[in-house]
Amino acid sequence: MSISDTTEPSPAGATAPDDFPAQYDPASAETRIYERWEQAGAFTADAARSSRIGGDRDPYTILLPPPNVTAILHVGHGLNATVQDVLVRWARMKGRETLWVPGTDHAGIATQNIIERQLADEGLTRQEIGREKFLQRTATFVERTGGTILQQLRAMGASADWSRTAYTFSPELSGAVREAFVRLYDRGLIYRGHRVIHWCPRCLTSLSDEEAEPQETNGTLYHVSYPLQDDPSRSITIATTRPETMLGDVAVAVNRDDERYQSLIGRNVLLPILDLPIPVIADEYADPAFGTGVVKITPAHDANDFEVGRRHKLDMPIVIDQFGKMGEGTDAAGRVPAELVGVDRFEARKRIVALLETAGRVVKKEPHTHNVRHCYRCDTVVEPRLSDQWFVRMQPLAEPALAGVRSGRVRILPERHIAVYENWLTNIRDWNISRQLWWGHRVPVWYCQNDASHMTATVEDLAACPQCGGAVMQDEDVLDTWFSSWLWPMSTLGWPNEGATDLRAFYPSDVLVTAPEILFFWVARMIMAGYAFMGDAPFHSVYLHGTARDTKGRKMSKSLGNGIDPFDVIRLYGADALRFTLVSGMGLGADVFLDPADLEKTFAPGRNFATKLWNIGRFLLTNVGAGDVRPFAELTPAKLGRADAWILERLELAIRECDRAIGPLAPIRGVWLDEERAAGLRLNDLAETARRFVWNELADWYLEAIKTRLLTPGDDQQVARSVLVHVFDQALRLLHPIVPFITEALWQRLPGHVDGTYLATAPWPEARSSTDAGAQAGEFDLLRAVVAALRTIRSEYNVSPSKVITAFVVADADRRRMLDEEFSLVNRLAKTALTFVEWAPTTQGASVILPGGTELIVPLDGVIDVGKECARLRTELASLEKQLGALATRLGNPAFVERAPSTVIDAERVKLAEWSTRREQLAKRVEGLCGGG
RNA sequence: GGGCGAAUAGCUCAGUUGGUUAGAGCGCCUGCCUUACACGCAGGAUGUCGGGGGUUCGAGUCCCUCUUCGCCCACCA
Repeated sequence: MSISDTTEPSPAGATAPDDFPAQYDPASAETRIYERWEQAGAFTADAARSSRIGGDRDPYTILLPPPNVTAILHVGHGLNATVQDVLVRWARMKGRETLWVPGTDHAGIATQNIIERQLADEGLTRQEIGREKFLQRTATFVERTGGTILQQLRAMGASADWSRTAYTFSPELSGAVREAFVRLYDRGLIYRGHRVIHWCPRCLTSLSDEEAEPQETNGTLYHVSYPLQDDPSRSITIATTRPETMLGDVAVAVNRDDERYQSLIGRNVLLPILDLPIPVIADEYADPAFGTGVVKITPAHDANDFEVGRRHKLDMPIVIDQFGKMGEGTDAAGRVPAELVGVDRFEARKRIVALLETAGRVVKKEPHTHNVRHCYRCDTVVEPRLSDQWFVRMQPLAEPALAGVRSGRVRILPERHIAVYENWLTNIRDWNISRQLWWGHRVPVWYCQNDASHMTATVEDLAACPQCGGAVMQDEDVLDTWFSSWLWPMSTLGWPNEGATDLRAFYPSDVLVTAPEILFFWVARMIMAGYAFMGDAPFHSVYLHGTARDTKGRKMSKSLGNGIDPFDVIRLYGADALRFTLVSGMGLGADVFLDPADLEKTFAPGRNFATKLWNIGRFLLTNVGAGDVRPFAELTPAKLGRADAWILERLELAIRECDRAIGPLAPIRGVWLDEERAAGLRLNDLAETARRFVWNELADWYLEAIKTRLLTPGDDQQVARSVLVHVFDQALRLLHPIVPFITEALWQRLPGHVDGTYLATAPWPEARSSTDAGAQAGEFDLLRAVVAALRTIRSEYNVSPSKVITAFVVADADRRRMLDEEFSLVNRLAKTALTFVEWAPTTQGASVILPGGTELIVPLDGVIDVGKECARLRTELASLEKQLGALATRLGNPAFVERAPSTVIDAERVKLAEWSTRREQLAKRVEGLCGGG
């Protein structure tokens, strides 16, 4: 690390007010801090240090799910990136050689659509400008405006290794795509198939099953009668939601077991409008229970009908063209009446229904809800269409992917998604990977012009047919964009070059963080590719996070206009506030609810906490200043005060809790054991634990407790300063993955900070194996209880804050001695004047029984309402007795004593003793104050 | 139609293998500008843990059932 930073004032001398403004300004501070991290190379991974190739550190790798190259940052991206950044920063602090690979996806359809819209605005189409110009234009567009989102991720604090930024359409990754295609082709796992696929008549391309999204639609089920050819007086009635496809009917099917129609099998009916004879066939596909039990068969425009058509070797006439307009395609001569040619399919539906009605063939129309598939990119209703496409045979690829999850090599969190994953893989269908687009990786297959049977798939461009030397032409289609994405964990690291340093150093990676929506699109396929090409899963954990939603539970989206622009939040409150709010509001796999109408309220938790942190820093700096601080390691336990011991104990607990929340970096034995499979990745727990420690323990108690010590010169002052700096330093480390900017800003200003070192690369706190300060820490807990009790009394009896109250404490000798030593602290925190006595005075007063049998009595002559105090004490006594009764019953139950674990029983016994003492004291108090009645 | 999940404070949610008197944030109420912080401090109220049944010494936690909401998959024309 070499940084020459002259603009930042040296952290020594950090007390100057302009260096530590009263109000933290995230907007300016964050940019500056990020630049320094980058200059210092804090996020750049060094492959040579990976233990997999002989280095001294275990690697930790995360691949950023590549956003579309044209995307701009929204909250969903922010949420996704934040989770990854928390993990990556944590791993880095844990001493791993950490690599977070960023990059973008060329996003075939999505990007092509943008350019086509641009062209449309200019009155052009892609066909008019031609393939080459179109590609050029798209590439230029992507170069100029693409990748903005990566820049935006920096503002979120994303600590990715930008030197390794990848792009799915780069020359390197294109090579990987070809290699993968050819290998699968050679293994017989890629084939060209003639079948009905989902076709988008607007994008003019085929779509995979996953890309054609079903939407519930209210349609009409038309019952249409087809007369028998040999007896026009009789007819058979079919039911259909898409009458326009009847022009392509080649049969009607009934179920063999359906007694209503058995006599008709083998006879012909006349297709209305066209008066074309078509056979009645028997096929299991016809469900006697649905509609009329008769299905019209249109093999070219329905996937099921296609299967039926294949089984019965029927013609497959195409009557709808690629634009979704009626027209005669293959096998369809004479099937589309002249007046319907060129008519849009939905208009044609109306006209055909009208024609049928005129002919008296419509028997019934009934409303019908069913799922209609829509293009996931442009929302156009998808048209099933017969065509030639490339497919990947998925079943052989799915098996290892299934086994990988079942064996524990890969875990999926939250675990409920495993069932969904397994279900999809076990019923997997072949993947249509060809798209009739221009923007994408061209299918690396060449056809010989001499002999149609000569077809070559190859990584290198082909000049002539290897079989006969004839001229060749490359396939016109491009590959599904996910065909490059599924290689992402390998291709970004150098695959197919198996000797690539990064590949050997960092593959397999560790955690994949994404939304459940793309579990099939992407995650499952990456696992398949990992096994197919590298022989191992690409990561050991899949973390599926929730969705950003508005207060009504609707997914945030541009079209609904209910989104939040992360930059609005960053500008107003800082990236830390955004990150903290997102992380703390997000249980494992749970959705995050945000109110776009009230950013202030929504992000208050993050903003407030950042401010709190800043103010703790200010307090520390103004009190400790720039002077020397005794190294914490030199402090002996004997020097520590009660508050010191207490906060150090709380720190230990916080570290352990944080470790448990975020969990193991990787499975200890390579595969996840049942008991550790669900461990960790509770980022909200991490946030809550760290917040609680800093705010409710460090700030609320420790800081308040040591104020006097910090102002009183001497040895004890040095101890307090040292502990304070140490504890705050550790707290900043725990918080850094979540709120990296402000913690770095504060850490840089800590006394003793070494120039050129960064919190981002500082070691993660380690829990000590044992704490020996238990007794002292316990004493501080009693002090806290005394203070809290006094505050409660003051508040309940409305004693003015300015009025100093007097209190008596009844306690055993040890506790009295301890309280005597600390009376100034208690008096300061609770604004009281304590006196310590062995027995309660007879004065009337408010009373509180504390743990350990210590009793606190506050005589408040003229203030206290005896009746009210009696009522309060009686209520407390009654409640205590009830609990005590339950406890005694439980402990008196032989079955409980016999079966419950001894730790539980011991704890219950201690509690019983404690409560009994309190009950006695309480009863005595009630008697003293309220008399016998 | 099949599969999966959820139901806990006014709201959004924690609650890890059953085991102290069920928690947090926000909101709400009361009092405080106490020289780090009003983006704050102190105190407080609020839950038959969706209904019913069961297993157990013990159930928010496990089982069954009902109700209500989600999500995923599926060719019902």
